[in-house]
Amino acid sequence: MKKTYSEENYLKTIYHLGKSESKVSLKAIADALENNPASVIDMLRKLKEKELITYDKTQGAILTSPGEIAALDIIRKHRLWEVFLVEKLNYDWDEVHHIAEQLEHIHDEQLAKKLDDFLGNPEFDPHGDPIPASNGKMPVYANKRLSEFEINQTGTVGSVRDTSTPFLKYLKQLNLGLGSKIKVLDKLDFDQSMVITIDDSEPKTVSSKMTDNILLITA
Amino acid sequence: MKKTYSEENYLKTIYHLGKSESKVSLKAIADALENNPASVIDMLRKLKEKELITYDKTQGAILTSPGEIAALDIIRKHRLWEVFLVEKLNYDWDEVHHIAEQLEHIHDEQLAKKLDDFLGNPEFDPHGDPIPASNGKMPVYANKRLSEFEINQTGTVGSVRDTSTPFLKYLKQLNLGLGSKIKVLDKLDFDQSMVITIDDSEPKTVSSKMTDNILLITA
DNA sequence: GTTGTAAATTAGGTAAAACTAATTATGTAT
DNA sequence: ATACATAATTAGTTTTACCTAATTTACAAC
Repeated sequence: MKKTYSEENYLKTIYHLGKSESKVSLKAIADALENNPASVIDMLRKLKEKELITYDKTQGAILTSPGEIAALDIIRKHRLWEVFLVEKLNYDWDEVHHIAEQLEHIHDEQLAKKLDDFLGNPEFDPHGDPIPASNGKMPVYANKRLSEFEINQTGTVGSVRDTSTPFLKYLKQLNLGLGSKIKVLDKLDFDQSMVITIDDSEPKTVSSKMTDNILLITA
Repeated sequence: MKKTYSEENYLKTIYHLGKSESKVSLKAIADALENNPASVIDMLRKLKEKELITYDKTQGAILTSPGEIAALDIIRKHRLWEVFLVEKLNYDWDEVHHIAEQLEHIHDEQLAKKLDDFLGNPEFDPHGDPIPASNGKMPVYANKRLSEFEINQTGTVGSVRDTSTPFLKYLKQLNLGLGSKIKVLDKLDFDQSMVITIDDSEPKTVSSKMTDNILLITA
């Protein structure tokens, strides 16, 4: 089912709003798109008719499965084009958004895949946002240092910033690797060292030098 | 003055039709765009209002100077994107037209120039059509073999296909170089040799092997 | 519980760009 | 010169995606 430029923008907006808020209200969409609420309700009815969203006043707008697939497809194209503009055409990362807003609506069966391959299948766009795969899956990414965690917060180790042998040996000795589940039990104010559990084993104390170099995927 | 998608398509179409026919009739535009004549006349009035064309029933549509600049800008973008699609994304030359039709309408001040530089400032698109420079100038190009000329046709030598020393020496001896003006006086059926003048000097007879390797710019 | 405000909705309207159907103008052939 | 076909034009309609203005609904404060 082909979609108009405007429908695509609504789907994309509903997707983004749904990530940050639990309810996607008509008002929120109107604000995000800088459209009149009266215009928005028309479009919501149209998208509902096409079964791309569900909508009612109390639940707000929710993407159906086909709606989410469509939204992710547009976001994928948007982010791939941003990579192209920055890496190939030498735009600055802050100049590319409005161009990608146009490019994301180019329709062609093969285009996203060919562009993706040409760019070397990047996982993140120039702003660090993950690029959905063609099946809609987002790459999970490690974006938060262990040192920034609060007490009782948990996460999964996604990458390490220090790749020196001594550091990696130390991690091995701790039984900590990519995928390990970490929970912070305590944070010591005076030197920022932490008491943590690794995969629910016995608690261990680690230094701030260590926690600064571990990047985790938050839940 | 910013232009709509549709206005841009009309300007482009009028430009192309103007190259092949002396009068660009309403009917011709309607056929080219597969639009109803009634729709076309509305748009012609709008473009006339904006002083991008002149139009009347007897003269047909004629681009004004700003109209032609706008048309060439769109054609430039179309052809640059075609080069991108074929050379960078590995599309076949016959698959790219409908994608370029969409990409040509992307608006950004710097985009065409950056794309042009990225592609290495190509002079021709994958179909061999010349890419207008940003100032609207078309590269002149040698596209026709002397062997394909008719009797009495004239042209200017643009390039040679055989760059071997013996061939170039032979040309020098004939006083023929890039820029020489050629006129065909006669074509001999039995071996396809030709009688030509070079820069209006005395007639000379040249073989088909020679005429096959000379590319000319037609008037 | 009444009231005030924000959100949602309805009703009706506009602009762009297309359409159909009817009409007028033009040009060519006999 | 008339008639016929083709081209140009007019009038009125449709669709998409917006809008404004008025109304209704929801909910929080007192």
